[in-house]
Amino acid sequence: MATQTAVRCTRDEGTDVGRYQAGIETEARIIDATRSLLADGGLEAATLKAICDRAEVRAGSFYNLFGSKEEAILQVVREAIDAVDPDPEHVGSDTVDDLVNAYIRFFEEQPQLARVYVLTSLTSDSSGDGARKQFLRHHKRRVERFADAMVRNQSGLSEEDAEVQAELLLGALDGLAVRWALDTSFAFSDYARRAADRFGYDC
Amino acid sequence: MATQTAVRCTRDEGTDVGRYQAGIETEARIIDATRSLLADGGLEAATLKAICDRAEVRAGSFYNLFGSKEEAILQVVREAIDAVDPDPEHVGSDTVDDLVNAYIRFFEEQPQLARVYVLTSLTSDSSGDGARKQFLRHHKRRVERFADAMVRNQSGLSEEDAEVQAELLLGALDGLAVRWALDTSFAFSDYARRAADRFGYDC
DNA sequence: ACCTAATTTGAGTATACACTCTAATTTGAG
DNA sequence: CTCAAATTAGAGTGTATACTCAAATTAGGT
Repeated sequence: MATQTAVRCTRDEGTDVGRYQAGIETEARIIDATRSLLADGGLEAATLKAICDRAEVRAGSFYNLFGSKEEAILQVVREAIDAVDPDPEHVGSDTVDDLVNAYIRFFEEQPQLARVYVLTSLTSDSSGDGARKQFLRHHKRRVERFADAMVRNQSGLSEEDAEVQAELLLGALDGLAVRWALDTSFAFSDYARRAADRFGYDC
Repeated sequence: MATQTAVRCTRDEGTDVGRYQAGIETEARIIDATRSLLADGGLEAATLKAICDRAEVRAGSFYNLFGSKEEAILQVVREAIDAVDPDPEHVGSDTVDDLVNAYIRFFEEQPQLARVYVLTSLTSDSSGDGARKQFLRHHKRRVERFADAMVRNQSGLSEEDAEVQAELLLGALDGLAVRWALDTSFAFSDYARRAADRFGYDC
C-alpha cells in the first residue's frame, strides 16, 4: 500500500526501530552519493538517476527511504553545515573570531555545497520552500550566536544592538560569499576578515 | 536554411538595417511578456510557452528573434538594471549616496527581477554562464563607480583602498539583498543604510 | 506590380526528469 | 523454522521542457 513510504518518511528521526541493517546502509550510501555528486557538479549533477547509479540502488529503493530527492539534498546540506560548527554542544563560549572562521571554512572547504545551500533557498519552486525555511532557521540561530559572542566581547553592548550588528556582519559575509561563488578568483577570506575588522574583530 | 536565425542573432545590436516594422514590434512584445512574467512569478514562470502565449507569438517567431530563452531573459535583466542607473550618461558626478540609493531602489522596485538577477548568475548550467559573465561585468563597473565616488568624497583615499572599500560595501549590500529575497519582511533598506553608515556615508 | 528577404506558423522532435507500482526477495525476531 | 515486515528491483508513467524546420505569408524597396 501507499502507506509504506509514508511510514518510512514520518518515522522519528534518529530511531532505528523496526529497521533492517540493509536499509540503514543503503540510506548511508545514498547520502554519500548525493554529497559527492553535489560536491563534484552542484545541483545540476545531482539527478535522481545519477544518485541511484552512484549509490548502486534502484529508484524504488530510494523512494522507500526518502520522500523526495529534495529531502536527501537538504539532509546533505544540513550535515555539511553542522560539520563545521565551532560549538556543536552549544556551550556558548565561542568568540566572534571562531564564528567568522567557521563561516569562512564552510565556504572554502565545501564550495559547491555552499553554492547549493544558497541556490536551493533562492529558487522559488515547491522544493525551495523547505530549503528556504531551513536556511532562515539556520540564519536566525547564527545571528543569535554572533550577537551573544558580541555581547560577551563588548560588555556595554545591548542585545538589540548586537543583533543588528550581527545581521550586518553576516550580511556582509553572505554577500562576499556569493561574490566568490561567482568568481572563485575573488579573495573571499581576505575580504571576509576585512569585513569583520570593520566591526572591530580581528580574525 | 539554418542561417536565417543565425543572421538575426549575430546582427549588430541597435541597427535595424533590413528589418521590418513587424519584427521590431514582435521583439518588443516578447520582451514585455518576458519582463512581466518574471516580475509576476520569477524564473519559474517564464517558460517559453508562457512567454509566447503572453506575447501572442508562436515558438518559431521567438527563435527568429532570439537565439535562446536565456537571451531574452538576460536582456530584460540588463534593461531593468540600466533603468535605475543614477548616471546613465557616465558623467561621473554621482555620489556614494546616489549609488547606494539606486541599489536599494532596484531591489525594492523590482524584487522578482532582482531575484532572477542573482539566481541566473548562481546557477551552474550552460545558460548560467552568460548570466555570470554579465553579472561580473556589471559588478566590476559598479565597483569602479563606487570607488570613484569614494575618492571624490574623501580626498586622501587612494584608488586601491577605494576599490577594496567599494567591494566591501557592495558585498554587504548584496548579502542583505539576498537575506531580503529569502524573507521579504526583512527591513532591507534600513540595514543597507546602516551598512553604508559604517563606511561613513549617510544615505 | 514585382521580387527578395523578413517574418510567421505550428506541428513536431528530442529529451530529461522526478516519481510510482507491483511483484519478488531478504531480513531477523520469536 | 516461520512469517510478517522491510527492502529491493526495474520497467513504466506522466509531464514538462526548450528548441527545430519546412512551408506559407507578408513587408516594403525599386
